[in-house]
Amino acid sequence: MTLANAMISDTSTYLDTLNPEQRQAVETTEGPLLVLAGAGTGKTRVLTTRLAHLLLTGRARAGEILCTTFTNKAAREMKERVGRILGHSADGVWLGTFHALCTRILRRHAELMALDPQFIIIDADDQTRLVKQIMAAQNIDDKKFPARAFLGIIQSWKDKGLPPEKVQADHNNGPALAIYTAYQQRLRASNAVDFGDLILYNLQLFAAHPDVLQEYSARFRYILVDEYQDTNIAQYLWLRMLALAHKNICCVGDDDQSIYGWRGAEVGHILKFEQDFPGAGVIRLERNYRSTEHILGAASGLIAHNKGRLGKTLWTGDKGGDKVTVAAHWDDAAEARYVGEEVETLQRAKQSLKEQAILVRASFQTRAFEERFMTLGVPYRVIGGLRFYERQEIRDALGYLRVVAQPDDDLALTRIINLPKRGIGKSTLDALTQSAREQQISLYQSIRRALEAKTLKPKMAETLQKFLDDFARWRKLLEDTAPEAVVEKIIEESGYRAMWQDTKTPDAPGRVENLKELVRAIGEFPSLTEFLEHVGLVTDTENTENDDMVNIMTLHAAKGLEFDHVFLPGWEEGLFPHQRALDEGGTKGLEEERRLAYVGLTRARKRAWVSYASNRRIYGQYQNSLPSRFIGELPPEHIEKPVGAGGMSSQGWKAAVEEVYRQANQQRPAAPAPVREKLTATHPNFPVGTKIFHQKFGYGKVITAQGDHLQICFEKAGIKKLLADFVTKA
DNA sequence: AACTAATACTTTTTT
DNA sequence: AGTATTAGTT
Repeated sequence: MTLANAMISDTSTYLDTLNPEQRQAVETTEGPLLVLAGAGTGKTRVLTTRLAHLLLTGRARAGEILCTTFTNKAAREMKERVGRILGHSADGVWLGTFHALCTRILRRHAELMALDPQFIIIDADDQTRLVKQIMAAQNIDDKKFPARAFLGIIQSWKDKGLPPEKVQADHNNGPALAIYTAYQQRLRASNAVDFGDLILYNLQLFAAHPDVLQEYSARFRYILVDEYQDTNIAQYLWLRMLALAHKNICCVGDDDQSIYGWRGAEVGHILKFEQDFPGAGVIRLERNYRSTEHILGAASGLIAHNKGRLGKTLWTGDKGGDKVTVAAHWDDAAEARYVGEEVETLQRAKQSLKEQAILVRASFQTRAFEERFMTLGVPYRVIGGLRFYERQEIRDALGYLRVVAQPDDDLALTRIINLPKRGIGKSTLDALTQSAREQQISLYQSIRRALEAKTLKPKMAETLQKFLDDFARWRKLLEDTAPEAVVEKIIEESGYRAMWQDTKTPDAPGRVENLKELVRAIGEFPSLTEFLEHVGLVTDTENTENDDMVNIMTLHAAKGLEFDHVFLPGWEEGLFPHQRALDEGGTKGLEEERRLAYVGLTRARKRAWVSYASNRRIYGQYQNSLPSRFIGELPPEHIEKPVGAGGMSSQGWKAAVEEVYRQANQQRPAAPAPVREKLTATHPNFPVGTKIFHQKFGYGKVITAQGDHLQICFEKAGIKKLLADFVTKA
């Protein structure tokens, strides 16, 4: 079929299936456009159709369209759907995650940013290790300031598009700025970048080289942005720069689904789109094609409690259906049993398992459900759990590959230099590191020089020489051998595989198996560098989507997905809304939690179950909890309470809890004694109000107690959570 | 240097 | 409760 034929035959059909608003969003191709797309209103459909439309009407060639998404999965899906409309694959379109697209640009112009184009992208684990190394070098006590805290600060600066030299030095930063500066230097020295750098360096590249910006800005005649509400400042600046020339930027998003504020996302961007892009059009998609009337009603009623929304009125033609179930349970195990029973009921009614999802607030909650499903023999998958490339053995093996590809990668080198044990211990490594610092060279080079200078003990010199020889040999081998075979050789000759084969722990065979899988995965790439690139950016390896299994995941991971049946457990104060979100984000934090609840409810097509437990095990200890305020915010006309759990309003929670106790005692005559004790929420030695003393924080008063976990208000240090073991009576 | 034993600390969410 | 890191010992 010729291209012309495809155009004519498809143009009429692909637009006809859209509703008027959707069609307008597709056909308004020129100028800035904001599409406010409520949950389930066909957002992805508009984006993909628009992209195809631009190509089919000849407004742009594939290489002239830029389309950003947040996840690799979304990018993959869009590519596939565009291809379906076109009738052939949408090759050539710059479609991908912000990070993938920024990587592509940065590699092209790496030299301008004083980077080698083969730079590697480090992950969270390497980031933390690097910060720790820097803190050690600067003699900063990592007990007082955890490395993660500094990393968080650095990340938030990067999210705002601030390189170290643009950060204002002030006393509140403490040593953070110095650490940031050193961190960036060390990354550069290793020819490495972190996730934040990908975007940050793009911004710096564009600022320092207007000709480069101009090249891209001129090239991308049309820009499409998915999930606009989740862009952080750096990403937003990047988009604005690229849209400078043509101003054909179409952003699709939903302010009610902004759930990444903690990661630097700014809902504000979507709220002030019309100011940022003068003359912008705004189109609202309000017809929901996903959920029933009750589900939509419950979700809308809930989100109406948020202030500062753009406001949309979602409606559906799908009247009736089941109300949202709200159930109370004695503890997390009972909640899991209940969900298990409901799943089995659905299973008996021939409902497929993959159309059911359990969406939790925090990842530790998945465990109770996994255990339950395992006993019931119900197939399930946990999405977003430990990922292949994050496993220890895989990261170790990758460490070897990275040093082969780039000897100056200090982070990788320190990871594997004594793995398996070669007798290169801490003192040797410290000495080598120090001389590397002094001479401003990489660790690899410092080993080389130490060997040349013959300053080492003969035994150590021999070990290190062999170590370098091995890498030189592998590097040479890579020139004329398939990467797969080289990697196999490395794992073998380094003794790394043997290390796990000789390990007697039950998980060891699995790790050996994973190494095999890694070798196989590398076989799918033409070169080692391309493989390492893939590893840096691709984090999901779930290829089991088609198997009929119940899905268990966090609410964040569920965004963009939909299921017939959705379970929303753990709606308890402190867990959801999460205490930390309240502590750190105040009202803003609460509203983001509420949006998260909204996202959860709107994932459901046919039915949604909300539940809470009166007792939940956290850190191995039972804690009693109150129903979430969000339960009280669900409009009564859209919910039903099957087990007579009583009122859910803040007024009625006491009755609810008592009712749960009564029921639980009927089912289980003797409630476990330790639970009863915990319910008193006080500590035998430190009742609430007790004055105490702590080594580091000084004097304070006990505010609350949960088992051994005390919350104490200190005179100087503020409110801290501590174990009772560390305090004494004042 | 390497192993064992004790102790701290976790658990919000992720490209 | 369980893991990860650290201190102490050989």
